[in-house]
This record gives sequence, structure tokens and C-alpha cells, in this order.
Amino acid sequence: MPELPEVETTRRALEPHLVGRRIVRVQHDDPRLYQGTPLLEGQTVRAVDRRGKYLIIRAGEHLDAVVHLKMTGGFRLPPEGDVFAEAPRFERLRVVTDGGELSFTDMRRFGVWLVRQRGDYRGIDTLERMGPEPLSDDFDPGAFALAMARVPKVKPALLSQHHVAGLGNIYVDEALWLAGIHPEAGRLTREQSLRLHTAIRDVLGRAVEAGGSTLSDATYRRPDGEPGGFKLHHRVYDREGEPCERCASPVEKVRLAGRGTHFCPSCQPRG
DNA sequence: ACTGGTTCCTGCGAGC
DNA sequence: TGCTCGCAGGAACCAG
Repeated sequence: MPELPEVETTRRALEPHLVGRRIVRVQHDDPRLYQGTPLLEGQTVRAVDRRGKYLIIRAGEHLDAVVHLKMTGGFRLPPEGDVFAEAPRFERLRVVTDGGELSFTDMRRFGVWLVRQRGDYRGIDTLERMGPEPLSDDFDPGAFALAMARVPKVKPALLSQHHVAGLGNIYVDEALWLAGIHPEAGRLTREQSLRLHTAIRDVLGRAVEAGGSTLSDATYRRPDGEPGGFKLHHRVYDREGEPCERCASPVEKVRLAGRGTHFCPSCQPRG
């Protein structure tokens, strides 16, 4: 699923194909999901930014296209040349620029586009309340520790995007394993929080460098159609019953806040 | 201000 | 072989 590393990989791939290009036409099949996208026509793309798991296409002087890939959204570039010979599978929206075509695909139609006045994210609560970017200096260990000292359960707190941006189910499980913290642990000690801070930066940083990860069961692809440049070596995610790489105890899977949650019961103690 | 459950959607793999 | 049925999960939304 696209989490921060996959969205960042997407952003980097789109940038050279969009920045400086004028959007000629936007075609799509669902005005409810792709709200306001006709407003982009005639606008020149100034930048492609990312905030957490949101992509933000800066169009013209005043407009932002806020895009969330959710679970199966993604972009495709034509495999050869500037235009598509045939529509990619699950294409939902196509952007035609003065320099070529770009396709937005989304098997399950969870992904959304919203066109807003620049910086006006009212009503997009998660984006408005987004925590610091984990790979920037804004992600302050002390402030993070203070926040983690108050949360009742660490995993839902990390998924909320409120304390740190960009983590999803997979990287949360991996970061908690790295830090040796139980997903249901609450009110973390300062030491636990600092370990978690390091683990989050470590796992996300490595995944970004690798070009994101594509799981066996996931549909994420880079815009050039290649899978994530590196299959992230998952320590717990999707490894139920397999031995923990630290202590050889079988990895457990439970449901927590409605999500499949993987952890080592032995080296991720609740305390 | 929190938590937990439901919903959106559709392909896929397990099981019969 | 062919069918049904859960499962996958980001975040909005709602009820408690």
C-alpha cells in the first residue's frame, strides 16, 4: 500500500513530467472522487509536493490538486513515447499536458482528488492536523516523546498521522518491531519513544532510498510500471508464525483497531 | 477529546 | 474446475 516511501517515490517520478507543463485536459469517470479537476485545465504545474501520504500538485498561481492514493491508487506514464497506445488497467483519470500524458489508476476507487485554493485544506482534517515529516528536522525527538507519553495505544496513535506523518499499517508494524515496543503499549517511556523515533526514521529512510516497496499482495507500482526498486525486508509484516529474526519466537498476528497487526510477543513487551 | 466500528471498493486467494 | 467468502487497509464518518 502506498505509505510515505511509495508516495515520495511517486512524487519524484512525476516531477519531471509535470513541472513546467501546461495541463490541457483532465478526463475522468467520477466527479465525486475527482472533485474540481476540470479547474486544472489551462494551468501550468509549478511543483509537485508531498505532505505525509498526500501528493499536492501546485497548478498555476492559486490552485492545489490534493491527491491521496489510499490503498490502490497510483500513476502510470506511457511505456514508450509521450502518449498511451492503450489505457492502463484500472485507469480512472488521465491528465493530458502539452508534453504528454499521465494516467491515474485505482483498482478499488478509494483514492481521491480535490482541487483547492492554494493552502486551503479546510475539511481535509488529516492534512490540516498532519504531524511533522519524519525525515525532516521538524520531527523532534523530545516533542515526539512528550506526545507518546500521553497516548493510550501506540499503534493507533501512529496511524492517526497526528504525531508523525506518513506511516501506514506496514511501516508501523516494522518500526515497532525495530524499537521493541508492543503495538498496544501506551504511555511510552522517554527511552521507548526515542527508540521509536530512531526506528521510524530508519525504516522510512531506507524504504525511500530503495524506491518504495512492493509487497506480494500489493498493487503499488512506480509510475514507470516497475515494482518498488527494493522489496523491503519485512521483519514482521505478513510473517505470521515465522521466527522472529531477533529471538526466534513465532511472529503473532492480531487485529488492532481493525487492522492486521504483526509483532513478536517475546521482544516487543507490553510494558 | 478520545475510542471503536463501519463504510467505501474490487481483486485475489483460501477453502470447499 | 468452479464457486463462495473473507480479507486487504487509509481515512472519513458516526455513535458512544
